[in-house]
Amino acid sequence: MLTLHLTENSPPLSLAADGKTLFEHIVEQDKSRLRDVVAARIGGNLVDLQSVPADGDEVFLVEKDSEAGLEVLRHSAAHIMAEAVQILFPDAKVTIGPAIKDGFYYDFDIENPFTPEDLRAIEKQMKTLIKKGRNFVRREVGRQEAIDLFTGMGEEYKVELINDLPEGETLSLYQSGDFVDLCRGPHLPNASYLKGSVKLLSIAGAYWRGNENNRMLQRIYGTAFADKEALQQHLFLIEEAKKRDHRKLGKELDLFSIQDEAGAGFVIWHPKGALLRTILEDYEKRQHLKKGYQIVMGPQMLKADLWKRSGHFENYRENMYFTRIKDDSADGGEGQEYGIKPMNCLAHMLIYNSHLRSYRDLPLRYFELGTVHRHEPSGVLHGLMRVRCFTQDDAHIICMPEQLQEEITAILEFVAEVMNLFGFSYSMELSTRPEEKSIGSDADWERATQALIQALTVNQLEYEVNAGDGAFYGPKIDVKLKDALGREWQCATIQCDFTLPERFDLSYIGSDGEKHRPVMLHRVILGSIERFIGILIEHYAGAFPLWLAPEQVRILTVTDAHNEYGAQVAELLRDADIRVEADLRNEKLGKKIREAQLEKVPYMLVIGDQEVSSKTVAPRLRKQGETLESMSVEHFISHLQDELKVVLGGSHSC
RNA sequence: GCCCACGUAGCUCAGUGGUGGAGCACUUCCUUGGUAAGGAAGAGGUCAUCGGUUCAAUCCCGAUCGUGGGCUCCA
Repeated sequence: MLTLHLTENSPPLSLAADGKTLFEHIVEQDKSRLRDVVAARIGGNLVDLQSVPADGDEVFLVEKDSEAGLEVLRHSAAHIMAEAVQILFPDAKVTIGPAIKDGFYYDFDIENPFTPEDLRAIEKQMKTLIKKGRNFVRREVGRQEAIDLFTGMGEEYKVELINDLPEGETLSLYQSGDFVDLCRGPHLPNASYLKGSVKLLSIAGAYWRGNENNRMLQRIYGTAFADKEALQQHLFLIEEAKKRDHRKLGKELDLFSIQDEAGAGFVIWHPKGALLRTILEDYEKRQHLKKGYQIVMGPQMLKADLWKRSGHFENYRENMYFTRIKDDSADGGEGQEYGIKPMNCLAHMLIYNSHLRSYRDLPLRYFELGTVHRHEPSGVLHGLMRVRCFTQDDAHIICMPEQLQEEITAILEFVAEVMNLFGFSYSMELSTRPEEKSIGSDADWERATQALIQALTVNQLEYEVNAGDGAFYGPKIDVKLKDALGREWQCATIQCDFTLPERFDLSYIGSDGEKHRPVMLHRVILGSIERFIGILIEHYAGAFPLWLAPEQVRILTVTDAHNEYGAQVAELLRDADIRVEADLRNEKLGKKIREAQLEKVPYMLVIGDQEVSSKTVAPRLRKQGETLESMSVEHFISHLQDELKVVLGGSHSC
């Protein structure tokens, strides 16, 4: 007997294990389920509907719009794509083609890279294959048989894969039409499940097995969804993301530029962008002071010897900028070598060491908006998200080991507060010791990791573990935030460090009168100000909330007869610390509104004859062209202050 | 760093082996207009940089710089 759960909630059915496939069982029980079911789960393993359940199996069905179901759908789509490519490009050698988050890809070794026209032709060919509705047929084979098969087909990458698989592993082949692939499965019963819901997206180069020493393959990305509507929704989100691209909006809103002649990866902040950044930084400074941090500042570069002592020279040199100026000093004119800081921790430790510290002084929390330079490979640079010079909202907390958990807890609360202000949801990840390139003893790593786990546990926070993804000096907690389009970004990070205090001989005198070694936490909340602003631009689609908007109010006069009063109003608002600009140009009101609207200014104040004579302003909101009743300037100012108070809670203005 | 594509006016983009275009923006003039673009004229370019092929290169070729999409979510 076997147990079949036909739906999630229906009572399980007991069926005879009579050699029928799952597909046949479902047909017998409820044919209509075949519309939505693409695979099954037996004892934690995903299997095809073609498989024959054994006596005692408990079978759960996998629906096509579930996570596992989509994976099956996409993996099958990858196979169909590979078949289409082999029909159109018989010389193409297949490699691997997995399902990924939001889609799938397949890598091919082919003489000439694919063109966008090729992509369309491949998609068309796929549609033909899907229409034909071929079945996916599974066959298990011995190792030698598989090697002979793929060698015969000239598919050397598959042969390499087989040779790398552990001895004794069952090898399975899937055939759809004339296309045979080495594949673990499972797959759809039939390609027709993909009708109308597959789309090829892009072509890219990718290394065989991700290793840059290997041959560059041609990758095709595509996506597939449970139905046409879900696909359309996904394509809409891609379009929406394009519209919000911070590089596009950054230019349109005149926030920043990155220019060839200045250097790749170096952001130049224009007045509005610099103001936006200042607002963010001011907010951070206030919050840190409130939470018992002390603001400090270190120099942009320090002697190279200090970087050797910290381990950065050893572990991070290839990303660091160095400088040496020849002079006539005692060292023979070679000049002192300096390293431009890629991290801010060194100066903070020098501050700590500038005094003898008592346990009564701890914890010490040093905060710095620290600008760092890191030479990232040219290929990874991307707008504000990945740059070579950026400013971190960086802090180093030096404390006693027994204070560690309390400090981490406070940081996690800080993160929650800030994420909440911007409307981001977020999740946690714990990263442990890297396999290569790390410093410190096993015991230190273990202690640090445990402290982080404890703080997460005490706060009842869920987290995922990224084994081996820690920094070279310690384990860390990363916070991934989710923006308005559901995309994830890594910003805040809390890194535990038992190593640098050792290297720099940090100490404090304990209550016992003896010297002890403190612990250090490195942490950021926003991460990089540059990247965070990039995320904010996309999150808000450039329409910043009032407290962040570089220009909060724009005054629009109807004719130049109203300019004098308009300028007076601007002065009054400016006196109330409101960021205001006046558009006094000789242009029609419609044009002034259009431009203010496109520049996403939160409030527009229209000023014409009525306002001049009654000493009022007529506010128009950025949102859907809404307007407010005409009101006095004083009334308008308190209206803005109320709105700011709701968000920021305090009585200050920004 | 590597693969592919791209680099033309401040911006968005056409275009050609033989004296480079449009729209917006800019300047001047006209216009004084109440909730998303008023009109006219003008100015604006070493066609990314350097080299090669050619009688002739913005266009073809190479290099460099830069930008964009990617570069183990593992049969």
